[in-house]
Amino acid sequence: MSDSAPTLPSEDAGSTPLYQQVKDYVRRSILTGDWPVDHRIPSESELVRLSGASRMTVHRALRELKDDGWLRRVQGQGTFVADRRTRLDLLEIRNIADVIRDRGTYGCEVVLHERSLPTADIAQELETEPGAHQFHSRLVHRLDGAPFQLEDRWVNPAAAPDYLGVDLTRQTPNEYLMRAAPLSEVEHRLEAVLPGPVEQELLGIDRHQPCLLLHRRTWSGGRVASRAWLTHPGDRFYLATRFAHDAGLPRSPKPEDMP
Amino acid sequence: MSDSAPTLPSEDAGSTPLYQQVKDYVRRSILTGDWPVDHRIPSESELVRLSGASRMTVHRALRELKDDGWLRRVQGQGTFVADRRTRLDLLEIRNIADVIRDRGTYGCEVVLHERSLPTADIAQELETEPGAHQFHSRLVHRLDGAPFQLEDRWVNPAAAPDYLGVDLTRQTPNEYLMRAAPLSEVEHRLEAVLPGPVEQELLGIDRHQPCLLLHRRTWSGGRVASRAWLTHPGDRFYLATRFAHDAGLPRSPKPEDMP
DNA sequence: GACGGTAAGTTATATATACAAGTTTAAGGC
DNA sequence: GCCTTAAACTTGTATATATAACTTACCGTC
Repeated sequence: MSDSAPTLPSEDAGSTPLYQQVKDYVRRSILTGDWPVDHRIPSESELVRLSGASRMTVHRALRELKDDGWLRRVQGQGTFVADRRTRLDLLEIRNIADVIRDRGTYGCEVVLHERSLPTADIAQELETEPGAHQFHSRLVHRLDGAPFQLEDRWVNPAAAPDYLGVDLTRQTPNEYLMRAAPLSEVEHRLEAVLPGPVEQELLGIDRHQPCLLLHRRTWSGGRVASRAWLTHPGDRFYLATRFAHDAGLPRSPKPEDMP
Repeated sequence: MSDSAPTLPSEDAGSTPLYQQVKDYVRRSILTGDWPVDHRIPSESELVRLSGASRMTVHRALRELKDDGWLRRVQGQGTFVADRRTRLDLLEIRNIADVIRDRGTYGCEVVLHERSLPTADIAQELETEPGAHQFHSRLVHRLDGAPFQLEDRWVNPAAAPDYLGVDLTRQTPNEYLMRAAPLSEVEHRLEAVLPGPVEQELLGIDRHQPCLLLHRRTWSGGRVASRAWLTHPGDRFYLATRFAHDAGLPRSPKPEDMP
């Protein structure tokens, strides 16, 4: 920490804790794709050199990222970018194109992509003025040609002013928004619904096919950035997760020690 | 650490890390009800005295429990048992009776509670011999008299041998199993379905009412303890979560520093 | 009594150090 | 060539220490 202390990112480095800055650096490197899955990231001692923090601080940052599923660490070998595909799609904000490409070939049809006046309900969800125009898009994501997900999205122009200029056949809304308006908060709601006739037509399903509706709102910089309705035919899609309580509770309860 | 080092629980104290033992002690105290919600637990320095570990080790244990939602810590005041009711029902394994009591009065109807021969599918899910009998129960949980959730559950007798003796009107299956077979692992699956006629009858819904089906398997001590199908009419139930990425990603991307 | 300052107690962060345990690599001996 | 051994490097745990920030309680002064 003598001469070339390689000061960390972000101008507010004074306020945010050091371990947090290291976490942010690693996460950003993963999200931008610089460090792909299974890539071996710098070792603790290297990060100590790069960041100027102590090993314990770097270690804490990496351990927390491991606990959150970003990294995979193995003693004696190193630290690697974890494969997050098996984790809950629901909470992950995964790019739908990636999800589909894991299972087959991806296709996409842009039904709608315009500036439009939202209903009062949607304005309220976006936390914007009722009379203000917003961006509205509607896509059908396809797996091997068959409809897989219907995405109906409203975007706050204050958060992503260039949204209408994006070619949604080359970049999914999620993909674009993740870069344009890095998310700070997410809200999910999940329902079982029977879609309306228009949605049934777009998804190519019959009248009584139940669907999973995932309602998602994302925040960026204190504002609602986007509100999406993601509809999946119920018989083709499911969400799965499986986790282990760390070591769980002790098998043989001995309640005596430690008063 | 001189004279009366108050050694920690569990005979295998030699193998499990110290911070884990402290975590287990705190978690056990919460789960047994010794420390109710909002109870102020011993301070770090007290736990140092009780456990014999250093403050950093105790601090790590408490910090991780906080991150996992077990504790609430406020600087200058102390550490308190957190109220977990607001967290995601899905991943929480919340007791359905508590969920319902948050919204009204709870009722319960035991449709079925017996020893029975499972189908091949269910035996496979339970990871038991195809010809072996298992415990089977089926309940309708009611909110203000109206059906709220249909619970169809198979229980592995090896994990909970006394299951048939439990009065399910006084204790929900989940409530009992949480104590009888402390869980070590959980698997969830979520679908949108149209229930069969029997289930429609029990839930009091019409033929085309879509439902959320939550499929849950729990492990205890290396075995599958239980497999439950939890069906909710789609228009009355939703799952919600909202979380903040800790400090999120930096607002102004400055990719230059830290090569 | 009201106000302000101080002290004690609490959690949060950060560092330096040490040892343990696992893996890989390289050197050496046969 | 092949095996063994040692060294170097990695992550995991544990401790001691220091500082900061925050809260509550107490005491003195006005």
